[in-house]
Amino acid sequence: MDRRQIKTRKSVFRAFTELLDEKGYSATTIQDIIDRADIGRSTFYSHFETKEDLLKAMCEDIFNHAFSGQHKKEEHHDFSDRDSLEDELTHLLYHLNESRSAIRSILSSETGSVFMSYFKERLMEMFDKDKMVFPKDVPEDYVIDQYVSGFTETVRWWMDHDEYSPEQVMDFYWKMQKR
Amino acid sequence: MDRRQIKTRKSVFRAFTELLDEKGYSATTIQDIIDRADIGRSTFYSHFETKEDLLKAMCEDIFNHAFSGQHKKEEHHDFSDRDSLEDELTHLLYHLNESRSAIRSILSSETGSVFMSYFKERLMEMFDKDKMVFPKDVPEDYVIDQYVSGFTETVRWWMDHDEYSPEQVMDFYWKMQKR
DNA sequence: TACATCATGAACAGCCTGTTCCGTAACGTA
DNA sequence: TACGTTACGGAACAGGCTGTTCATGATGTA
Repeated sequence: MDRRQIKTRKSVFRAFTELLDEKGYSATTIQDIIDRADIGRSTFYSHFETKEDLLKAMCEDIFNHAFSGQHKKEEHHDFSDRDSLEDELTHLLYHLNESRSAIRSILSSETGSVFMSYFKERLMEMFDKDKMVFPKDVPEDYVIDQYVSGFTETVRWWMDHDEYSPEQVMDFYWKMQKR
Repeated sequence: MDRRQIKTRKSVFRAFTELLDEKGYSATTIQDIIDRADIGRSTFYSHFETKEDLLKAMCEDIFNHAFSGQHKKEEHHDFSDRDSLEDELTHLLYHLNESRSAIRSILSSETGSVFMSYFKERLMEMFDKDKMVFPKDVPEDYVIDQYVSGFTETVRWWMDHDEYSPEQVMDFYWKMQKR
């Protein structure tokens, strides 16, 4: 990829993150972003179609990083499945921790649901029916949804509690699920 | 309250709900709402300051209805606390069921997090530490957050699954929490 | 170096916003 | 019913943001 494109993209992401912190999503205009990133008007539109498109791009950037090196669930269908899920989630927390400031900015504004829905989508692939405890007479998709949203809300909570390590947070989540 | 104001307010809410379904939040302009509700421009601005203000007003409308007749938690500190919480939540589900279409519209667009945060705020008051099971060595506010967001996500899931009654959904939630 | 790609900035039409003003209509009350 | 009050309607306005186009200059790559 062209260095110029990378440079532009980075400065836009940085400007957008800052503005999300300062003014929130809806109050931030594309004009603001252009001014803050110090780029030409047409440059912005050659990279992103809309403000929401920019938001999605940032989310994908974060997730592509966080979920990098993720095992496909088909690759390890053995008795250690449950442990491997815990390991994978802990690994995921480490990556998310590196994008903490960007994630916090997104979650604090009205755009939290956008981030969350992408997050849930990606997580769904990791949560396998075989690995989880299923209460009787409860719809499967509901149970999965509870496990997944339980984890996403854990991350949301964590973003406001810097004092805990990935291992600690994973421990909290696991204890809460196994109670 | 003046009948004219009620009439205006209702037609705005109806128009806004429809437009949320059709175009989503960000794509819906105040101009759209004015046209759809068939009211004067100045009339809209005499009722609401911004589009977000309108959204908040609709959320409060829903919650004021759903949480009406709610017992204060101070009023029943006896051994039946846990049962009464279950009853109150079931009662809440009945009320929410009556606003199902409006809630669905709000949740389906980018505004879901606004609704959810108000919802969680209200729910917090109902979840008392004394009533819940707390795993050892896990922060209390995290546990409360998990219980509350578990319930809000249950409602979100329910909005896409019309086939279940409030009692059934409450049963699902309870089984999931007590597993 | 030569070519392809990208960034720039001005300029434009179009739309939305938020406010003001005033005439008209509906309301609640005596 | 008559009256004062309140809300509505609709036009008009300035200002800002959007999304696109185009010619020019700068940068990266082979």
